[in-house]
Amino acid sequence: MSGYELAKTFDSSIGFFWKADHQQIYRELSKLRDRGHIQGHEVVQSGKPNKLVYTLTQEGRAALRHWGARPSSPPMMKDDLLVRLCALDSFDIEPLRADLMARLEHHRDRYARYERILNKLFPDGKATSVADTGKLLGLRIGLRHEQAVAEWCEEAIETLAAVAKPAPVLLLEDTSRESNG
Amino acid sequence: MSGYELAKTFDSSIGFFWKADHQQIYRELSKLRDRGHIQGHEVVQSGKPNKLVYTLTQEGRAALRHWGARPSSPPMMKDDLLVRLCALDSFDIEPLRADLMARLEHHRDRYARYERILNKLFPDGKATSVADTGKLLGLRIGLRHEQAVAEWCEEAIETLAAVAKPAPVLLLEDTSRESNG
DNA sequence: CCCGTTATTTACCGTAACGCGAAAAAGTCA
DNA sequence: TGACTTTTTCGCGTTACGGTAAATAACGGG
Repeated sequence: MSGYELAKTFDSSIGFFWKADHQQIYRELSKLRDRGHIQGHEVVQSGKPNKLVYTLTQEGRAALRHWGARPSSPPMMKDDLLVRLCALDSFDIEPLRADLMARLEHHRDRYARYERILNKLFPDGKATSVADTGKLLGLRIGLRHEQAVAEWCEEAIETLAAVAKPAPVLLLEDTSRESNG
Repeated sequence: MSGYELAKTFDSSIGFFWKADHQQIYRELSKLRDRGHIQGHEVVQSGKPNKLVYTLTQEGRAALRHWGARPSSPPMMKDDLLVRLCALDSFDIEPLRADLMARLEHHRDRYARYERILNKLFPDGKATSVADTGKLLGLRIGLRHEQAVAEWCEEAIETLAAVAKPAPVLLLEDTSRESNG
């Protein structure tokens, strides 16, 4: 593909778990070209400026296979929210709860989105080709992740609600002798 | 705390989802000091060189609260593995399976570790203070995440095994007339 | 007194990954 | 002409890191 096409299709494929704007894509393409991993061929177009379509070279394909055989290291889940939880008593609870509710919505949305894609691409839940198997597995981990995090958000929201206004039971036991101190 | 103490205690607290070596810690401490968010006080020690213990200033505490009230953006899960799944047909399956098995072990280990910490810190599963509530929630999302990913790893390993040697059923139906093509 | 070790901090040098804002080049359409 | 799309590029910056090593201070052993 060309850089422009990559930039446009990025969001609907890998974009779910990796961001890149067009600048970065062009930059990486340049690097790969310099290393001889890809090669650009100008494709003449009518009605538009010509585009530079890149294709993998032999060395590029070999490098890709080699990269694919390297062990991956499980990524850190760098999340502001988790840092806040580590020192929860230093923060205000209310904005955190609001944040969690936004997150809950986000993860539910994502879940629904993945589910829709799954039903569309794999109505019977089975992949036919190797490439499809990979995409199916990607969707599966996406679904699992979003569900787990969404459930946790619900739990966290409840927990924080209890923290925000603590021990209502005790207040109900005997309200006649104590005022809101 | 001092930079040295922070570096030592980092791994057993936030270190589960955020890495930082001592250099980065010292660097960040310098930045924070330059911004007036923390202040260093030399503490004389006997038997060791003196240390520089940092404490939050008024502005630092305010900045922290302010930061804590900002909405967080859900982090990307940048994972090599997911990229490989996106183009599964360009890679060799075997090293991927090996990778997945290592990952499975890793996530199971993590799960067990979190479980141990949970049982130690919260034997009854309940937090008493606000700070503890945060730590408990941190453990909970850790457990949920590790379990989800570990289960997915099992699924993925099985799926890839089926891809590696496809359709064994057909071979079993009638082995008398066909050899291993 | 030199030496090795631990604790504590700092300096210096690099890089990968990224964002911002702009602009260049080529073509269309009003 | 001017505005707008497509396609690519440039030049600037930052953040976040990693590596290696050194400086500083105190201890203890030979």
